Amino acid sequence: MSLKYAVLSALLEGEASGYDLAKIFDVSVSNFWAATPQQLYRELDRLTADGLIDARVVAQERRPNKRMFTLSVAGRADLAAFTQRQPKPLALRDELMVKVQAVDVGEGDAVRAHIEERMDWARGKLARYERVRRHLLGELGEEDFLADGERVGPYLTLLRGISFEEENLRWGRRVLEILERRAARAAQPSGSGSGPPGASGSLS
Amino acid sequence: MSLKYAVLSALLEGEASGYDLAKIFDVSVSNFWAATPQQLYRELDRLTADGLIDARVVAQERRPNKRMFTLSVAGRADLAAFTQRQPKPLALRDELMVKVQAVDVGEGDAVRAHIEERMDWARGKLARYERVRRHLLGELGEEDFLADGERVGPYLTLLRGISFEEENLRWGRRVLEILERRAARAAQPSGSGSGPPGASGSLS
DNA sequence: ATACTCATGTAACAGGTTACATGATTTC
DNA sequence: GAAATCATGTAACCTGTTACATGAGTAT
Repeated sequence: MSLKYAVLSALLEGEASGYDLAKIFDVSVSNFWAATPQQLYRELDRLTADGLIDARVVAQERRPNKRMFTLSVAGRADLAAFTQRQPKPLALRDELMVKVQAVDVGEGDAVRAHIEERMDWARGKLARYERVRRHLLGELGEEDFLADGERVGPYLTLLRGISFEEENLRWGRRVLEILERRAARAAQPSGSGSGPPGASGSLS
Repeated sequence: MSLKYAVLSALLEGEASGYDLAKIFDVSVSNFWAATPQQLYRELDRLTADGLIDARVVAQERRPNKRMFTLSVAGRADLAAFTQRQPKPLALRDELMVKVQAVDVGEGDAVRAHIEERMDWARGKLARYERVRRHLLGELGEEDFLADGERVGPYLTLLRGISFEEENLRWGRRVLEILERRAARAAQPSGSGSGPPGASGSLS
């Protein structure tokens, strides 16, 4: 129900094709609303049918035709009304966390590798976010932009995306440290204690 | 596809009814995998049919019968194998962020109220997480638990949940500050500057 | 040569959401 | 007396995912 509004709010940035939106969703909106290109094309058809966006076909010379979409007046009003309604609680689906939850009966080495990949991903996202941030700010310093800018919404959600990925990195560092210590212990269980059972990845 | 494993990993904690799982998902697993009771009942039927969990019916005196579920040997092996596979990238769906993205054309007052609600929610989650944390630690200090505990997985995911909600609060405080300053400016646009247009919620 | 980008689309299926239903028990 | 808890279930609908298809142009 509110992929709809994610699309409308993305179109606040200006006219875009389905393909453009797919990229926008990939680099910035995905930060709070994930969607595949297929979902977007389906949604754009619906929004056009409902008159919330206007479509025009642009013929291109050496490329397939494309449809460019803009927010209609009705779409803008619908979006404004949406901001008033009570938001649904956020839904998070993170398979990595399911694997971490089960790390004690699973393959410790594999889970650690997954965490490292997640951290690489986070670093990549942060680099792209930083570029988006500079682009949004333009020539202004953050304080001026936030005080006087016309559209701060995208910047505020970007801030959340940045802190989310930073937190991923911090968490990942801590967890790797913990799991590595346990794996090392399990490899050579010297002396005392009830060492971590199964922490190195044995299946039974 | 991996609500399945979220359920299996929740059952690592021990036998539970569908109703129990609904509560567990509500208080801790929802932190990385949201699911409604209906999804859980459907999934439990499937997992039972596939032999990944064992069900037994417990007759109760003054309450409806309940089915209690436990991980089967096959289920545990499947879960272990799952930890090795490449996780899908996380998907986040946060309606509040869509509203924040559109705050500049929407109702500023309403959006600020939504952010405050989110912050209250975060405070509630943190209080519950803190209770879960103490429960997991038992008598041990964090360092001892992490070094020697048998099952650290749930603790590690809990840490992520805690930092997520703390980050929600920090972000909320910052954003409210920014939006309030803009709303105040728009209310009495004294002197210079290109004050924030529409920041107080006018529809045009 | 090969792969990637641009640009869209269909179809089938799996998964998630909402509404409704039942019915006794316990707590406020 | 009303509301919440325990404990499940059906059905309909909406969303999300995956696989596949097309076809020219550009970059390596």
